[in-house]
Amino acid sequence: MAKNGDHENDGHMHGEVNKRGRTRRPTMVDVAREAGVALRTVSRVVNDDATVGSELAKRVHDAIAALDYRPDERARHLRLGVTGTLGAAVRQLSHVNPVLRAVERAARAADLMVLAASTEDDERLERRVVESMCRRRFDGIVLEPIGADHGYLLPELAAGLCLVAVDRPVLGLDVDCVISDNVAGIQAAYAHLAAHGHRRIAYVGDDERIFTAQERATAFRACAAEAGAALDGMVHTGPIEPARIVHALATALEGPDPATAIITGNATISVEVVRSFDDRRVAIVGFDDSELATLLRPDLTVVAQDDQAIGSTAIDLLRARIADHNRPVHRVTVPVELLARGSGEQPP
Amino acid sequence: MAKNGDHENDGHMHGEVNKRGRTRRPTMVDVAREAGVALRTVSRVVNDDATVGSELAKRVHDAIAALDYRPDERARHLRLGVTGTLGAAVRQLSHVNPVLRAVERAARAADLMVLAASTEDDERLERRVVESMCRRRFDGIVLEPIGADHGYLLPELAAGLCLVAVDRPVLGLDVDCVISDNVAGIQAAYAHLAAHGHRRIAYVGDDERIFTAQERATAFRACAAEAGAALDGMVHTGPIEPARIVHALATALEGPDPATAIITGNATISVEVVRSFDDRRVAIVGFDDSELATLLRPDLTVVAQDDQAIGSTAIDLLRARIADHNRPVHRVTVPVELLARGSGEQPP
DNA sequence: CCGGGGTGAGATAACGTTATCCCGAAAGGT
DNA sequence: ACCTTTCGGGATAACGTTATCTCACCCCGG
Repeated sequence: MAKNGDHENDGHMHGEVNKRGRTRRPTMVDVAREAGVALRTVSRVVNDDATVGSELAKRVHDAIAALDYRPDERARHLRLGVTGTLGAAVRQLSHVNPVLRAVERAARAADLMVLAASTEDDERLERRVVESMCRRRFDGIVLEPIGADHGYLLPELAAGLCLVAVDRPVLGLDVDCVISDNVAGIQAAYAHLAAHGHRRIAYVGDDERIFTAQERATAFRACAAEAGAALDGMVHTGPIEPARIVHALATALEGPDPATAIITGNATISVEVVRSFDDRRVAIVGFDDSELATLLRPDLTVVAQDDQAIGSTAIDLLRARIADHNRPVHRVTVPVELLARGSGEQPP
Repeated sequence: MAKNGDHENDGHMHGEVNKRGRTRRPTMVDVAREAGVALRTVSRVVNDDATVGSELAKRVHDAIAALDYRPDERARHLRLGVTGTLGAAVRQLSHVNPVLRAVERAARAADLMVLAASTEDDERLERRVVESMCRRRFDGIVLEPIGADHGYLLPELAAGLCLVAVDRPVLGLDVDCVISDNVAGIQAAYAHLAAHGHRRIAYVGDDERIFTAQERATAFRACAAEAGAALDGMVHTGPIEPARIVHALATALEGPDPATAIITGNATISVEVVRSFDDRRVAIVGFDDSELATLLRPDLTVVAQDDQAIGSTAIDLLRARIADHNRPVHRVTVPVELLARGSGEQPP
């Protein structure tokens, strides 16, 4: 019976004891021996192949239950070549990220498991995470790309990596991506404020080295130019720091011709703006919806992204590419929606 | 040269073409052939074993670069027995979850990869996720347990699963866990409000079927009893729905002897309370710190959990258990801290 | 001059699956 | 009665790694 040398702890526990003291999990061989059938038959039963007789199947099922057998996906995946797993490399797992939620949901519907990790807005960490997922041979990766240098992706893509970028494109690389219509969003915000009588509109945004921040700031400048509005002291972009926001607001709201309305570049900036500035004589339209939007008085008017659409489109693109590696690259732009809640409808 | 039958697309791309049209990734065998060495030598170089000559090592490195070889972790893990991977099954990936962030950070420091998935507060989904991680043979799992029936974990634990529960224990099972000191938190909140002159203190909490909600509500009742305060209309627990919160507040704040202070059971409830109730004559202490806390006027006084400690302790426990499966079970309680910011210091 | 350590590198066997091939037996037709 | 067909099920070879064993070789002391 005891095939291996060490016969300590043979008191009929399920798992035998390994050399390292860890209990060895039962394998298909053990199940086959227990059921008195061939290894292959156990495999057939596990993958419920119809060609196995009902009587043998029962014997195998009983053996599986008796031994608490659980298949080892590592071996399955190695043999099969595919893992049924998608990776999600996002900036911060533990922040509110409705797109990630939609990605999980859509993947689940397609019977794919999503395993996620944070890149913490760190290019080196992003690379570590993505390469790790590649070595694990995930079927595909959903990536919120950081920074400008994604050269490390080239060999992976050449080797067959299926990748879809969300929220921003992978600069310099021709890969599938799903992004919001930032330009239309800014245009909608600008037009909305203009329609409510505002002529002096300021913009407070994120660091323009970030793709979306750059796109939104550029769109804002174009809107102002088209409206024939001067930009002096009206555009403030840079890293998100309370002091900078305070200074930007002071610059925009003081002086001979102060702003009467503000557009913010993302949800975090909306928070900082609202936090650092109490009197509500100024109209505000925020980019990105958030839980906070309905906490304020008046509630915050926002340009909301269609997170659900972004997430499910990302999974669709990824599945299509997994099915056909050579299909043409798609870059999808998802419409945004302006939700008027009060803060954007205040008069000048 | 062309070993396999189909010689289409042999235009000297790195990966040969598989029967399914997908490019096959190069393996150690390919590297060995390219470098003109034995398979084992490539393995030695990849795991930078010192016993390989510098000249051969260079040859192998060149071959790896030429072929863009990337080791397949599935095979490594299968062979090695361990995966160097921890799973995190949390209620909602894409919510703010400082504990998860601390878990990732601590794991990274220990050279472990954390892959996370959401359980969406759904017991069946939790089971699917955890069992999937088990079949993938993750070295350990960090779990935010949901519900009361975790029987499905028993065979996994018997088979050697390393598990640590965070935020709440796994009811009925003797596994490692890290939880905040909910009782001390409620006591601190109660004492703080009492010290500021409050005698009528109300509690609005989550559904008591949730462990933490039950623990906090019970602690509150005990505090009130000790203070000799009546509980009529002062304790409101149940699912988080705006209508319920509104009703609870109305009940607590109206009548002949209204509450002058409120303790909330978690951050979401704090939000709902603040949202649904405008006049600030009532003192508030919230359980859980959050971004919103410093958005309000006055800022929200909170009982803050030590997320960093919870996360790193969880990883410590997990690593210790992985190192020694048979070590005794530890249940760690992490202290909480009351942060006075204004809302809890208002007089009755 | 030869035997004994060290040392670098190759053949080969796992790890736990699934897929290919093949065979034995039962069933059906002439 | 015998041949053919079908069908359930078993042996065996992958999948891409790492570990064990073996061996050839070189250097050095006896």
